[in-house]
Parts: sequence; structure tokens; C-alpha cells
Amino acid sequence: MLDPKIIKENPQIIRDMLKARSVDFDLDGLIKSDQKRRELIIKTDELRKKKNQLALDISQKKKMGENPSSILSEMKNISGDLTKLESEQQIIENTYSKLALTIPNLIDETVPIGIDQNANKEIRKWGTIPNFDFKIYDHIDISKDLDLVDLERAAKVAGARFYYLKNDLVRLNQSLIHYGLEFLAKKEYSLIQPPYMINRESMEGAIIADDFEEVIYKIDEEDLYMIGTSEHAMAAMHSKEIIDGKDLPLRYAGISPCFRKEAGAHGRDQKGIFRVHQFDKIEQFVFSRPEDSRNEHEKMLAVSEEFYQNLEIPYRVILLSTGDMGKVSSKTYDIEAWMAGQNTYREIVSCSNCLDYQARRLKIRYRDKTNEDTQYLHTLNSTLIATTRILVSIIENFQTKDGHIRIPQVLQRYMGNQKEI
RNA sequence: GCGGGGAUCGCCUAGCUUGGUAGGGCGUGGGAUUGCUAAUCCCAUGUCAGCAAUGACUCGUGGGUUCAAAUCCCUCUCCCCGCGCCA
Repeated sequence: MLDPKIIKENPQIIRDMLKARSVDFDLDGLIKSDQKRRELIIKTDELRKKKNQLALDISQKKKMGENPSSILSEMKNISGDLTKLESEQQIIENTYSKLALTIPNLIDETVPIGIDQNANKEIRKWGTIPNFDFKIYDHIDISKDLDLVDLERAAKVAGARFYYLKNDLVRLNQSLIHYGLEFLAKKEYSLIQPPYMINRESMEGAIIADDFEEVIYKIDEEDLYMIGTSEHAMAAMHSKEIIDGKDLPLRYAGISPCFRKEAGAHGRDQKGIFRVHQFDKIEQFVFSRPEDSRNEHEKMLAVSEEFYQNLEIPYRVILLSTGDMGKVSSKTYDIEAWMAGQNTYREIVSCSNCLDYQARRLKIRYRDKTNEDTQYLHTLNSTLIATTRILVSIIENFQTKDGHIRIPQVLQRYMGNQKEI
């Protein structure tokens, strides 16, 4: 949700944003319904004022022992008019909020403009791409050979895009989680293990309606949705709260499984564990003062980069273009890790500044002093690690000539000092 | 799952029986006054509309009754106590 003031006073900014994102949106409808809405508010307020006055008169007369029947009939009329006006207002209010909830976020001026990923900008590269003097394999072949995943039985039991992790890969997955949590705890993030299912209201705070169908699983007959990431649960954590300014920024490290329908991904990454319906993820989530959010954004990116440097995984940082970016984000960096088996960089981290967009939906405000006006704060989120993708990268990048997998130095202590799988 | 109690402003609370302008305290900020280890008093402190003056809304949610609902009736959600079931 955007600041209604911008829509009212400076619609050109919104028009530019919609064009840059190549998004089809009924802005005129939004502006019109907003106008109509304001007019109706003024009308109903006036009528209510009258009604309140009459109610007061009635109670006065009754106190004085007089008969209020003459006022009663007038009151009845006004109540009737008001009910009509209120239902009219409700309709307009629904139209307005439906549009207001689907309009995408504003775009940071540093974001490259373009229709798709071809307009993305590479910011930097880190690490040396491994050079192999033997024939290499992808993560599917290697993990089959070492008995580390069972995709066939997962397909039998749950369907495509599910997996059984097995043996040392289970331990490696847990090591990544353990190391990731220790890493963020040292940086003074509060560790959070959130609910894995949340209600509709909370989910709508974090994502836009179209995403429901594409990514979110719903629990039948319950007002519950499986989180697609702990971001959803952490964003809603402070909904409808007024946070004390001195507690900001709030930096959270969320650990949870993530559940995704992947409905729009038919045929892409069909094999293996790169794109799956369920994976573990540690997520950074920050609630910040508006003036600090750009700075916090860069910090989160730096934290994730440091993590991959420690894991010795070559990566590059990409600044997403307007056409490739999520609608909730104003600026997104992706980190793409080298995957030797595919001979390319693939997305592992997405790091976004959502400005006050989510905060407005979720009504998360702050103030420094209790007599001050409340202000919407800014929310930011970044992957630290989505484990399955890093497992792919580790398996492929660290494969050895004799068909094993070298375990990155920093993870060895979490695997009983084992050096190889 | 059953029985009982509850949800009021950032926090604590009064009001509900008997319908008629939601009051007080704490905290925080501003101001005033007096100056013996500090005290007292006043104002402000949710949301929306409005340039403003103002006005409207807000008592967990959604309905209903009524001229009028925090208050009466119904639905749902959540919390607490007891019982039951349970990894």
C-alpha cells in the first residue's frame, strides 16, 4: 500500500512507476474512488454530527421530564439516511481498498529500468570459479551416486519437486542452518522460529493478492496459509503495533521451512533439488526507521555476502531491473552463486527494501516520544540462506576427482570435523 | 472437546447490573508556578476527513435490537482457570 497523499497530490510519480514496471493498473479508478470516498466521508460525518446532536437533545429532554417524541421522528429519518449513505460508502471503500492493495511499490531511483532480467545490472563478482581437470557432474548425478537424495520415492509419496534428503546431506543441511544461525546471532540479530502457518490477514500484509494463487498453499477449511518464507510471519509479527523508536532497528533472523506452489514454473529446473516445494531458509528481516532503510539494505546485503565468502562460494551481486523486481519491493539485490554443474550463476539470495509498503498494510508504526505523531516504519528482508540451493552449489563446486564432496571449512566443526562426503 | 471467567487509548484500570457526551492513573512531551534532598498544577499523547477552525470514528471481530449500544441479544477469534484428550 502506498501513501494516499502521493496518489492524491503527485499521481505522476505513480504513473512513472507503473510504466517502469510495465504493470497494467487502473490508476484512474483508484484516484476516482479515492475522491468519491473522501466526499462520502465528509457527507456521512456531517450527518453523524446531526445525529449526535439530536441524541443529546433527546437525553436532555428526558432528563427534564419532557416528551422527546417530536425529535424522535426526525432522528429516525436521519438514521435511515445514514444507513443508506454508509452502505454506499462501504461499496466505494471496497473498490478503493481492492485497488490500493494491488498497486505495486514505488521504485528507488537507482534501479535500472527495463522489461525483464536482461536489464539487470551486475554490481560485482566475488571468488574464483573452480577449474576442474576431470569430468564433472551435476548435483543430481553426484547425490545419487553417494546416496544423498531420493527423488523417485519423493515423487511417489508427495509428487514432483519434493525430495528425501539422506545420510550426510541431512547433516550438511543441518550444519548450514546451525552455522547460519550462529553467524547472525553474532551480528546481534534476534533469532526467531515463527509459525509455519499464518492467517489470511497476516499473509495479505506481506504479499500482493496475485501471489496467493501462484505460491501460497492454503489449509483446507481453515483460515491458515503455509508460509512461503519466514518473512511473511515476521512482517506480520508487529502488525497493529506502535513501536518505541529507541528499539529500532529490529533485526530478526527467522528460521523456518518454506512452502511454495511454484505454479508458474512448469518445466523450469524440473530435476533435482534446485526448485522445490519445500526447503529450509534463514531469513534476515529488519524493521527500520525510514531514514535508515537504505543503509540497512546495504548492510543486509553485506551480511549475506560475508556469509558466502566464509563458505568459499563464488558469487555475483545483481541489481534487479524494474521489470524483474517483485511488486512489494522498491529495490532488490540478488546474489547468484556459481553452480559448477550448470556452468552458470544461479539465484540464491534476494535482498529487498520494501520502504513503508508492508508497514502500511500491516499498520506497523513507531514513534520516539508518546506525544509525537506515529509514523510508518520501513521493512527489509533478505535471504541469508535457502539451504537446498546452497547444497546444490556445494555439491557441484566442491566435487572431487574421486567422486566425493569436500565440506567447506566453516561447516566441518558442525559435522564432527568430517572433511568430505 | 466440556464448564467457568475475560478482551476498554503505548501500559494499568473505571464504566456493563439499570442503554443517553468513555472517566481516572502510569509513562512520555510541552508549559506554568514555587525553589532546602524536589513538589504541585495545566495542556498534549489512537484513526479518518479538512488548508484550518472543526467534525467524525474507535471499548477483540462481524451482525442484530433501539431514536440512541462499551452497556442488551447472537456469531466468530483470542486469552485465563478447571476438567478431558494428547507428542
